[in-house]
Amino acid sequence: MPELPEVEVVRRGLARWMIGSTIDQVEVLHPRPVRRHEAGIDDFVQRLAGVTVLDAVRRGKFLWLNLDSGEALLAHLGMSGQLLLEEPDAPDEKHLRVRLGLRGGSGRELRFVDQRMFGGLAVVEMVKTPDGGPGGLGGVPSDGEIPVGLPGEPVGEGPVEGEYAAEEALIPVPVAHIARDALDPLLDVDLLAARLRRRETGLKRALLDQTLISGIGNIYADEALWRAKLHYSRPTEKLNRPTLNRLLDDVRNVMREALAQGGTSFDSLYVDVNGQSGYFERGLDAYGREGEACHRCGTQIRRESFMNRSSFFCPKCQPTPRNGR
DNA sequence: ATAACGCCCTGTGTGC
DNA sequence: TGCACACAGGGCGTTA
Repeated sequence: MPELPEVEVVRRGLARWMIGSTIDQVEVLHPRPVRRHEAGIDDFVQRLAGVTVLDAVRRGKFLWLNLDSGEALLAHLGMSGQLLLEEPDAPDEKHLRVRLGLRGGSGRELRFVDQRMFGGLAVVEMVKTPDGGPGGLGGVPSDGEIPVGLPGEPVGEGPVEGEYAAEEALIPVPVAHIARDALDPLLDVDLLAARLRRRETGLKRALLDQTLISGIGNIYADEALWRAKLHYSRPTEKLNRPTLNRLLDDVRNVMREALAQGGTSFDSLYVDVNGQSGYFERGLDAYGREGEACHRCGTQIRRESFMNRSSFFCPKCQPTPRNGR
């Protein structure tokens, strides 16, 4: 299940192999992965024909190719999506959904392969955002600071020198409501802390809420909470700043380690852009370890049903709060 | 307004 | 053997 590190691995592959390529053929083999392109399949095909890829950018788990038409090809991998660059004569994958023929680049074609089809592709318009564009790893230049905030929220001091041009501070419309991600150097932790204080919810729900902080999914949420020794249902409004800082450090560290490994793979559904399966060799401390010994204290890891999915935690290191959510 | 629930989708594994 | 069902879960529409 691709989360931020896995999507970033894919982004890097796309940036390396696709920038400068022109899309000259589009084939949609299944309608569902294109469902978020509201104007329909024919329009999707038409908008991609003849456009050239300028850049590959990511925020959280969303990934997009900036196109010379001014639009973007937006991708979300969902649970089982893959973007593969394959030789055109390579046999079709069983779950091949969309094929993009390319010229002027690597000579390969881009394939969107997705078994469960929670993910998808769409050609979307770009919009200016108040938080200064995609930022983060591989985004537009992010060495300048711009007031960070979501629409309608208070913004700190005004623009400081070094900001990049407003024209570059564009983000796909469907991504505009997503917060900066955990590895984005422009993530506004003060703002995040303020929003967490106002929230009446549990810590893991907040970590999974992509409008607060993006890129974290079920696996990295459990891993980071285990490292921080925090229970998933702890109320967010009582989280003090040092604890939040430690938790964010743990989120970043677990993601950086995964990134260094080239992404994680747990059920071999995830494959990177070149078809190589990534694997988090170091393994996991909490996720999927029900009944196994905690790597810190030896207590059996527990699994609880939560938000229609599973939460794994050590009942000793991460004691259940009295008023948990 | 916020918070939480339910649905989508397919393949795999398990139990009867 | 075959069937039913639980499970994996991100995002979004709906409900409370």
